[in-house]
Amino acid sequence: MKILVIEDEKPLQESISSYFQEDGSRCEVASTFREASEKIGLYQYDCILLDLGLPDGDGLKLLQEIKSLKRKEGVLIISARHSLDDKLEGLDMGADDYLVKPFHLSELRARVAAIVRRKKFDGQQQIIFQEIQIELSSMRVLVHGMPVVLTKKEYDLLIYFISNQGKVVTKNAIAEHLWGDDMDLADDYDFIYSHIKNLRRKLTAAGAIECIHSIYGIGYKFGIL
Amino acid sequence: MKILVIEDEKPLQESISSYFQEDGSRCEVASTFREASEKIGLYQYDCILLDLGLPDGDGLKLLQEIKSLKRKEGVLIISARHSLDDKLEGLDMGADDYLVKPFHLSELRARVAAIVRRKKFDGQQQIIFQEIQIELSSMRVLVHGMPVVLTKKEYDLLIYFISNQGKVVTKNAIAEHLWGDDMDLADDYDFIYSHIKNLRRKLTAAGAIECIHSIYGIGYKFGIL
DNA sequence: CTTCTATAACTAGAATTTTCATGATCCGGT
DNA sequence: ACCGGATCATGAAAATTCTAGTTATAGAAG
Repeated sequence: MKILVIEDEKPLQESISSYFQEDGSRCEVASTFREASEKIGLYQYDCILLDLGLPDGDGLKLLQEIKSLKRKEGVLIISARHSLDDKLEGLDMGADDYLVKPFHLSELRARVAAIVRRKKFDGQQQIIFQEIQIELSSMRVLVHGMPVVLTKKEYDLLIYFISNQGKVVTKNAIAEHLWGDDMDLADDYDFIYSHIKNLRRKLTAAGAIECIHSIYGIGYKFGIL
Repeated sequence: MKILVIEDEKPLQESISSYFQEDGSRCEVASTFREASEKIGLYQYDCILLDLGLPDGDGLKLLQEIKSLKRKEGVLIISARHSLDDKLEGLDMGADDYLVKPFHLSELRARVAAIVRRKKFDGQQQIIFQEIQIELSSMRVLVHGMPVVLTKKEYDLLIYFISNQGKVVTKNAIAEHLWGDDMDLADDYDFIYSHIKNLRRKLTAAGAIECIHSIYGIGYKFGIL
């Protein structure tokens, strides 16, 4: 995954890019309006993190520029301005999300992941995996055409699994993506077992095959086999 | 309340001090090791926010200095280092809490409030309000000497009320202190009604007087009358 | 190969928190 | 005083999280 970070504060720039690189994402950086504009013209990104408070130009201008290129990278605005108006203005201009500084890095990551996922499924009405069918707009899930009612956490969990199909996901990764960082590190996350159990039960009860596989000591893998 | 912010990044310095001043707290700032050291020698604070990444000296040294003065201000470490070791080292050296950058301002405030509250009740075995008696160490609550079992949220709510005795607290203030910022702004917070209700019910059922008073359109006030 | 052991995963049910629907209360403007 | 919208209270239902007890797994030891 390739990310562009448009941000003039060096320390924050550092934190963000090193954090994403741990994940295996490629992360480029631009400190000025000019530099950002050039990079956007030259390369393609999966997601652009845009700080509004640039030294040499209005960040919203840059947003317009990005959007006028009609490209499909997601844009997440990072800003110190926490008025509701700023936020709405940003979203109106086509940003995908808005995060006020300061924030947790894990929250940033979760939101980027959400944007990328959304883009990936963009225009797509539904995701289908074997006999499981997810209507994204209504957040309804069907198995063999019959509706299955999931709670929000179960739904989120299923989406997370399906968008990481085939990959092994750790319990911690699940926790961070579904709960952010409100919980202390080295925490238990045992309650995830409950959600996994309930999701499995509801899916198999509706006639789907076993698709959530436990990898002992590591985590889970979603898929066939 | 008087707070010292030891932090070299100007924008963050700004954000923090203006945020606390909205609350009516006095907030002083030091950008360097030297400056901080001087101010600590001269004045008394309720809480010191200490950034470890200072330009002219190790923050942990400063922490030692503060602790060697055997004064009782709380110290909250702010740091970009998010390794568990750094955290533990800081706490071992006597810091009261540790927050990794970046973070939400409201989370910072909540933690500062927690530290100040803890200090205020430091050494104190219990808080007594009328016939309500709170054993801080065991987190047990007694009314007329008889134990009342409260859930964690109810307990937190009670502590929050009691430490703001007589003052009017808004629903939003309660929400921010008990939940941090995981929830969107302009959110409902309706569930607070449930916790208020349960707390009231348990207290009065145990024979305490009505001490949580609703102030229509504003919030609640804890106390007699 | 079997047994042992420590850790990880699972499960059911309890406890807690949050949501939801409904009714009561307050307060400003007629 | 009456109305109407907003605020608050309440009980019950739903969702989430926690707890304790059980089972499974991999690796070590016999």
